[in-house]
Amino acid sequence: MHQYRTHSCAELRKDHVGETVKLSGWIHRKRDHGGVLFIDLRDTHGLTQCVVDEGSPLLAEMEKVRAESVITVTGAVRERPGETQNSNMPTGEIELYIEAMEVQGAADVIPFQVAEDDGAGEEIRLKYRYLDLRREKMQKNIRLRNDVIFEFRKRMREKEFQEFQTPILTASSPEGARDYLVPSRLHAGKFYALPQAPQQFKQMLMVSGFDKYFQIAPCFRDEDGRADRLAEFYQLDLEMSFVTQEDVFNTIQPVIEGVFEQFNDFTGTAHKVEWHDHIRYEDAMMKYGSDKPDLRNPLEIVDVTDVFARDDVEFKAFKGVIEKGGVVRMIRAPQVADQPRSFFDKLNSWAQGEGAPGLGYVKFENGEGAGPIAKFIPTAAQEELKKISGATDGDAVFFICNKEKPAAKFAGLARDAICNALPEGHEAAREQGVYKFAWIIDFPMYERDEAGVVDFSHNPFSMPQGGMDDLENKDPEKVYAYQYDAICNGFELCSGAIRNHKAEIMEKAFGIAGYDKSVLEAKFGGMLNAFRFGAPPHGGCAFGIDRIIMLLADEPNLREVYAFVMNGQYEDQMMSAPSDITLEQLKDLHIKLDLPKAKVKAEKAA
RNA sequence: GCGGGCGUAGCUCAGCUGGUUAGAGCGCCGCCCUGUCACGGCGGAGGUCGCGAGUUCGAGUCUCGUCGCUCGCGCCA
Repeated sequence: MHQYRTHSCAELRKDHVGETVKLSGWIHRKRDHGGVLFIDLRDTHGLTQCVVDEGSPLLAEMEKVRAESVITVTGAVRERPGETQNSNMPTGEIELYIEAMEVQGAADVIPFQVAEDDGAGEEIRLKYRYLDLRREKMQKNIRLRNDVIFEFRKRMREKEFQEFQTPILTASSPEGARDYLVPSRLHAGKFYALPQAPQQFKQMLMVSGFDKYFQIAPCFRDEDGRADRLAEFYQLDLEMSFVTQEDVFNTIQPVIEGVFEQFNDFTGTAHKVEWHDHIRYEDAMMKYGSDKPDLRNPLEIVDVTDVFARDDVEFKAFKGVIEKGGVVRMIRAPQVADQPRSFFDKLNSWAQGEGAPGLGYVKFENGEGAGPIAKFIPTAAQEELKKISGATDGDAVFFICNKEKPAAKFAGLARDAICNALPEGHEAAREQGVYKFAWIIDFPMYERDEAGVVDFSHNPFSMPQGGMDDLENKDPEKVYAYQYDAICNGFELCSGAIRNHKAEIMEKAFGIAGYDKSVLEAKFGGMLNAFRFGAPPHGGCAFGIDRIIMLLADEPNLREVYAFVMNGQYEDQMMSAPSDITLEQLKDLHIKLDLPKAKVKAEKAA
């Protein structure tokens, strides 16, 4: 007989009755009846009830072994007596009568419960992550992660993509997020950077002629975290040669759709998978106030600046902003006029909490407008508002007034706040049980800041639509890029582009953003050179794998879908990272610390 | 860097307008219990109320500061 086990803890059935078997696992629960003791033994596959019967010499010993200890038990499989069979357990027909037991790893008293969800906080769960990971929910989430990544690999290979590994120690890049830096011992004063994405490498693989690249790529960005953003994360990264934007969509969309369909009911609730038509970036900002709109929210934003600019409208608060170049945006909420006053008051205080003066509204009731600001808007103007938004009796419209960018953004927040405030079952409540995808396309290549300075608005390596001609002849703000995101339920799941593979267009593109040719050569010389030796047109994208799993598992943050993960401050309390290092290590690296004063004080005090 | 929320037993939390010995459930320890499967019963241990000042006769409770966690803003393809 095997030293540790003959079966898993989920395996034994009636057929095994009479066999002598061996199981190993963790003590999930103990039920001690004095004369008889039940132990639920757990491994990653399931649970089996084991029994120490009356008079067994093992009884006293078993009573002492704590929950979560690892033990090996040997004994006969018996059918449970009639009434005691448990139909809720796959192994509930049988039990193992323990004849021999060995403790493989005794457990101290555990800091929180593994066998049940006792609501233990994140801090302690992360500190004892190995215990947390034993819990059923985490075992399931990690298995889902494993399955999703396996499926991606399988489906990408079926599409003839080759999987690559690219360097982790690479060069710092001047664009985008802060880099994690690694000092070089061999080159005093120089640093490697961890990749924010394998961007340049995958493009150079296209120049190398590999045609279709993919990687489950680790990425690192030293920016403050969010629930859906961590210092290190994984992307399904891909790149293809000789493709248009639509080719990229048509290649990857079935992969993503297939995986979402395959795991749509992971939570126990079935979800449909739907793709919305492509949305132009500017339309997304106008209609939804976001470049990653949640399309389950049916509310839409319209521009009503012209109505409030009319001479017969006397709402001075808005007029003043319009005169300074501002805009008025409006959201129609259908059939909410009968909501209690508190519905509108709560939205108003929400807006104030976000730093806005408030959230003005007009209710259309009994053929006329009502509400605090309705009296400033004459009937003719109200009719115009109705016409623009399609509002009818019983609807309400909410207003946002500010300069264009903040107005669009705040309208987007208000759109979600209004939807969230609607009672369950309301016709405009957020749709449930569906993954609503869309490609956001036609991102602007450049943007101007308040001072009029032009800079890249997104990815500087994207091909400008219209190529050199647009760069030379159009206002930079009117140049669009072959740049796209895929969004789902309010998350940006993917970002990508058809790349700029022509050195001369790249020089021009960077020049417009104020980057001198010498800077370009210094920072991207490697890739620029590559483009001078025969570069194919190419493009691709990268999907955030962790966000995908978070959506499938319906988890509120990314930490629930990683085995090992840092906290919100990017510290790992289990491994004590980041940590102090020795003076010798610093010397090796030619580094002297120059810590901020407050920090020194705090550390001395500790 | 900024703002909101939280911080009381190992874990999760209650603790009112400030008032005498700070509670509950789970866990832990001891005793009892032959069929449970969230077993049950009896008893017990366990607290720097995050930390530091202040107000007060008196602070878990009020004020200020500070630290930690978390959500968001900034930042971030």
